[in-house]
Amino acid sequence: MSEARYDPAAIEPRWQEIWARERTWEVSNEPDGRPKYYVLEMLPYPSGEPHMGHLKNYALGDAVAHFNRRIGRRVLHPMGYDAFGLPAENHAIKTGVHPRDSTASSIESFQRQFRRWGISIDWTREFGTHEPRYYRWTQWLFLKLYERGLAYRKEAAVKWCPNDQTVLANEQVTAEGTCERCGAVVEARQLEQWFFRITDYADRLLEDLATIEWPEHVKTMQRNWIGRSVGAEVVFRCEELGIDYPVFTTRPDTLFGATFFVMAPEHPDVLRLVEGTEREQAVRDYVNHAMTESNQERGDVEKAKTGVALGRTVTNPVNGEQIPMYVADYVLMEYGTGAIMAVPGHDERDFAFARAYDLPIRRVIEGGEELPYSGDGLLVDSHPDFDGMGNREALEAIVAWLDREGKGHASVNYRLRDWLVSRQRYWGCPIPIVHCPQCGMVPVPEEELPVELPDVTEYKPKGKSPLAAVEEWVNTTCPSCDGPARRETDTMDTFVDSSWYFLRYCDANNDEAAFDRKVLREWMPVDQYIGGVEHAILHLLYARFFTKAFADMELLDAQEPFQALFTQGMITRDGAKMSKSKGNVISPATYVERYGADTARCYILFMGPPDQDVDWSDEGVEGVHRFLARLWRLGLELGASAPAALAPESLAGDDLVVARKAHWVIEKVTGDMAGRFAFNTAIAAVMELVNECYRHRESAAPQTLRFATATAASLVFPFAPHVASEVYELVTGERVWEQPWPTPDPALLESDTFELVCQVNGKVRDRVTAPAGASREELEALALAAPNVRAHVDGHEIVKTIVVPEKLVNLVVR
RNA sequence: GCGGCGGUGGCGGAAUGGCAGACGCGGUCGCCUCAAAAGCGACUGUCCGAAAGGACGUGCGGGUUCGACUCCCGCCCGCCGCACCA
Repeated sequence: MSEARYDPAAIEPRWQEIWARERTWEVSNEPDGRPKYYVLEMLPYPSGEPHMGHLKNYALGDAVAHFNRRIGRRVLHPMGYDAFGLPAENHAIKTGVHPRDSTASSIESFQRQFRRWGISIDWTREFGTHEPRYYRWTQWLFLKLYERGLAYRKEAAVKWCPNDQTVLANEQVTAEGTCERCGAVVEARQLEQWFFRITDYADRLLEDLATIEWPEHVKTMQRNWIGRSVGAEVVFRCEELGIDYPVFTTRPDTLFGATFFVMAPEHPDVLRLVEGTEREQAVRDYVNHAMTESNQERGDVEKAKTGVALGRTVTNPVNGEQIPMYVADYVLMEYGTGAIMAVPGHDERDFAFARAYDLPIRRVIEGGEELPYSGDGLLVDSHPDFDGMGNREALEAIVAWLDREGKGHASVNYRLRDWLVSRQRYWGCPIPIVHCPQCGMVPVPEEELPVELPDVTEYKPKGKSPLAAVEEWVNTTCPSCDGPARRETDTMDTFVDSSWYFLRYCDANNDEAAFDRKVLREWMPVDQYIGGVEHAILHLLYARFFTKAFADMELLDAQEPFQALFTQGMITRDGAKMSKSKGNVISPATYVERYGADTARCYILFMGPPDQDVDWSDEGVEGVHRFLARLWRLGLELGASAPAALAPESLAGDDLVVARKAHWVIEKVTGDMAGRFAFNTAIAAVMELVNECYRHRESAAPQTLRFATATAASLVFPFAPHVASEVYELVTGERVWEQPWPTPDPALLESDTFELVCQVNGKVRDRVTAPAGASREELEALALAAPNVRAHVDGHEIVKTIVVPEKLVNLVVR
């Protein structure tokens, strides 16, 4: 073979220049008869340089984009930057560099890398969410939500990060009660904040999961997060004070087993109930203690139940019983009504509390050996009308009865809270609202958008947005009465920016509107969305909410933003997540420099199933590099001729072997790519084809080898576009991306003979060549004649024969 | 505790109920070379055997089946999500 060396540094820039010069990957919004396909990778947050996860993400998306173009679809594959956010701002606090400047330089490195990697992007649709031409429309959409009552301000107990000096959405607080961004322990504060009414959409967000092709675990995470519980609200009355306390329960069938009543320490009535009584001090002490405990401590399931009696009683509405009231920290203010009926016989937590405080425990449902029993069964010791009924049936009967008596009603509860979107930070999209002493909150008129983010000199937040210090910006006139007024100084959560960017891509240069409904009809929904599973709840839930809210406003037609979702696994190093603190970070740039973009991209896809975490190995990269070099050398050696076509009927011998292999690989790769993400096995199949070419490169005709090499290049193009273009050009003189995706010739997928597997009692004993289409009898006879089959059958009685045509014969002997 | 996903050679990983281990890495041997690198080729699950061949083998224990990595039941282990959610 030739002495020439595969040199990606020479090959790759050449093709990148052609694609840039000819704007090969741009796509028009005008339909042209081809079916549309919108493939999108989650947009990057531009901070520093791109890392391996980015390379994987965009290598995956690019493979999908290329494949779909080649099978005749009009593919939208855009790119942008999620540019507002805390890291750039924290960097500014430390260094004084304006976040706009650090963000711009990071965006430049991303742009450079994406071009260096040869990702096929339509650059005419590029934007950063921090650009006024984008956030103008983020503000406009905010006002649309405000108009519909879906954006509102209220005072509430909210999560506050003392380090970042801002409120956080529930979704941004980890299970340990720490800030998702900086890790500080989050505090509770009572503050007035902006919210989006995502809870209005809880049911639809839940139901429509059935209509989208997402990984089951992501759907499960969203279901868990929304946390829909069906039950009833039941009113317990405190007669002494004449106050009704509704509680939410999923088990109204156990109402007759309620023996006490518990309120959350944060419940506003707890102190009022004990004011002036001998219980007051004890209750105050308990409440104060509960408040000082962290969420983590309080949330510990193993912790012993504690609480204090309030010295009051409420009436159980189903039987008129007076049951004692308690305050206990196992009841949460943020779920249900902040008060519960306690049924120790049929609830583990209530049982534990009853044990600790010596409260009565009553069985009202049969089943289980001992209490607490939370399963199904017949009602007992409840009421003659319900005793003997199955509890599920009784549940409905009891709720109906409560409803008639005005003591309760069927009810649904959600874990999902409204989305807190305001942040007391600088580097975000300003909220386009003016506070007027006369008119109250007034939206900034549409024609005055965007409300531009002013420059500041001090980025450090002090519990208020740094914007509050910019007096000349804050002071404005009321759009309604022209009187003096002040601008809202909070900015929006960056997740607001990324909740609609996929809509803007469709119509990115529209100066008249956020997007045109007709254009969106052409592109939406995204056919294939690709990104990390870390966004399973936050981003993916918010984007679904936005899409549904805008669909309700008739701004668009899609009900779901992302028809199919693929969640990629992490790339680890020595089995651990890459991080600066572990010192195990490797940069894609290093490998792209050393081996070329094609090798780096191909290796990432070859490592294993892309939804799985995989460990980076330097030896593995070498292997893929060798494969591409072998392919390239084949192309160089064979050189160009007329486009390689083969007449199947004229093939024989090794030419037939090579041609068959090529067609088998076409079918294999096509199957692995269409709808599946089996890129690792697709690449492996192309490797087999290249190996086959080498094996027969002395014996097969050049034209056959040329065809096989062109096929290999064509099939590997979605993963290694540069070298594939080069090799395809070498052997055919044509541009591979302008060729349709190859289709296998059925005549070459079949063979005249096949290898018949001969089993005795299910164990393989021999293999013989059999003619294709042989009858069952012929196959049986062939198997019986196989020498090693004879050895295992002789002296035994054949009791059964299984023949699988074109595959195997299994002889069952005794 | 609930839900989801996974467990296959020395390693990463392949296998519509039908030849377990494709492909790659690593390893052994050979060719090329003055030599090396690169390249090319052969072999490479474990055990027994000179070979032919045989036995064993996909976390564990059962089951269904002519035949199970694959389907069913019961466990063990690992990862991820949720969790005092009434």
